[in-house]
Amino acid sequence: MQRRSTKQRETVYHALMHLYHPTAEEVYEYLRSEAPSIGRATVFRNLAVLSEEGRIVKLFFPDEVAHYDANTDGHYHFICRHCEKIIDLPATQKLSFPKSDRFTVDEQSVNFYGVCRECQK
Amino acid sequence: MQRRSTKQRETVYHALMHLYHPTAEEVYEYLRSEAPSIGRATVFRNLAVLSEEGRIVKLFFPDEVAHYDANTDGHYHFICRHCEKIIDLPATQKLSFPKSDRFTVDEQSVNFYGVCRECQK
DNA sequence: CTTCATGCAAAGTATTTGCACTCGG
DNA sequence: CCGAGTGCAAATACTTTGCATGAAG
Repeated sequence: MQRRSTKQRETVYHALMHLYHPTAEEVYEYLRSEAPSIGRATVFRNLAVLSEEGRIVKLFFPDEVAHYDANTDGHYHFICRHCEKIIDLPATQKLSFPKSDRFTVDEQSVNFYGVCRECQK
Repeated sequence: MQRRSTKQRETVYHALMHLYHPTAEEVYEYLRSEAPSIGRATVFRNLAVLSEEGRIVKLFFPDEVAHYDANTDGHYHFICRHCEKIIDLPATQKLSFPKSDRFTVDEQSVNFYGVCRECQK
């Protein structure tokens, strides 16, 4: 099953680069102007393909909705428990992948949770 | 809105201690024997309350289903991309919370992704 | 041409909510 | 007693799937 390069796939990818940790729905909304005829399922399918190819990263947070990130550098995230805002953090301390005979590691995710300044008021 | 101590809440908490990163559905299934009349919504509601109280931790992984963990020590997790198995890892390198005037941090989560030995065959 | 990709709508999952009833304090 | 908690079913939110059509190579 070889993969083709389609206009929709690249459109989805470009949307990712213009948005900050968008959900699939946000990508879909954004594309209403760029490619009005695109279907929601196509967005989901292409986000999955791009993520499988390692061009983007799929993120998981407490709001139960998947977010996507075109920045594939191993940075960290801060998530506000209150407004659910996501803030990129540089990967200050690099964690080395754990060694074990039970598995091999190829990726890591580091998230910090708390409350952002606006929500502390 | 003061909180009451109910039989169901403690039953859910005890289920968590007997299960390994269960989903809400798994807790519910487990409780069919201990408390057959418990409702699915009560399980969800109590998992939310317990997690809010810090007695358990809610975990987010690529399978889109929330998992819960009665082990609130800051340990790490390994998740197999293939079978979605979750393995506890000791927090070998402790990450310090980042300092910023934009937010305050009170919790962190560290996940490693890869393929477990069984799935490498 | 061949077959992967798309768009739509319908179907699945996981979780939340409305409501009358129950029970803890 | 009074209101938070419960159990049920219905509703919601997010994502996936089936299928006929379209387009990439």
